[in-house]
Amino acid sequence: MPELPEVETTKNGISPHIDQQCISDIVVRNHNLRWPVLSNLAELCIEQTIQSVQRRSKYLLLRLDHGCIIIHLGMSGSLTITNDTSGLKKHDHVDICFENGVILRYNDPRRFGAILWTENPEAHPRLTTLGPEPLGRAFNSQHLALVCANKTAAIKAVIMNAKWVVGVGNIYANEALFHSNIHPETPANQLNTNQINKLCKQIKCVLRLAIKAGGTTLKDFSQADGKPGYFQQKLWVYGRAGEDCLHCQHTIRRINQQQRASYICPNCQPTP
DNA sequence: CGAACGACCTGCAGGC
DNA sequence: TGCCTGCAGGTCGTTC
Repeated sequence: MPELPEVETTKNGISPHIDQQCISDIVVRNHNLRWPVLSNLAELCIEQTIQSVQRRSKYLLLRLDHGCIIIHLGMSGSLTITNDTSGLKKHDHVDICFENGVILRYNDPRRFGAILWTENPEAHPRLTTLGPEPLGRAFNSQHLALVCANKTAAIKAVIMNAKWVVGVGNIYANEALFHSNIHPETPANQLNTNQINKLCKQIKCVLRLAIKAGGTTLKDFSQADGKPGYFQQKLWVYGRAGEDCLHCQHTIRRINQQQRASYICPNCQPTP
């Protein structure tokens, strides 16, 4: 599920419930996530207060008095706020319990996600290699131009590589490239300045709109099945193979790239 | 260093 | 109904 907008939505949904709250217990029912959940995680965190809830890339950072819990939702993870200790569902792997009765519950069918603990997130290997936030000032057309220069790889692979810019997943890579009239297989170093500028702008635009759309589901967040959805979000190409381009009425095509689906309008995004 | 690809895991839709 | 195949929003580690 989660691309950057959903992680941001999740952060905004859980933060009011757990910020400044003291952890009373952590229950791990399945340690076997992408990396094993520390067996002493509870010991490390009990009696500590959440000082802040932050997002970096698609990672959520729960900063404690000492140390930090790092959560990644992988492909299928989700966090919900509950106070129901009995109504467990399949794949409810971890509960972070607070003194006020609130439970932050981690569910992840595919277990591609992770719950890590670190003394110092600024030095954590998962975080130190990350590129700039797409919505921040450090991600601009100058940066993107520099990144693309000398790269023969497909532009879609480049913008999905967290080393160069974080948080752009398959959906929004496709959408941003469509709105920029760039074919996803175009070698990065073949893009001209106008295309770079446009792509940079569209990445920001598409992500901002999606966060806005995710935000509309926030009020339901604390309910049991309060999964943020994309129903407010208009997708122009992703998942629309065989349908008409909303811009020019040509038929959207699906191609495979890096063993993942790319969707293009052959008219709006000419082959390189 | 960059680029390509397999790996991790479950659930679901579609075909037979 | 069941079995099989292919596909899914991420990203790490290995290899060339």
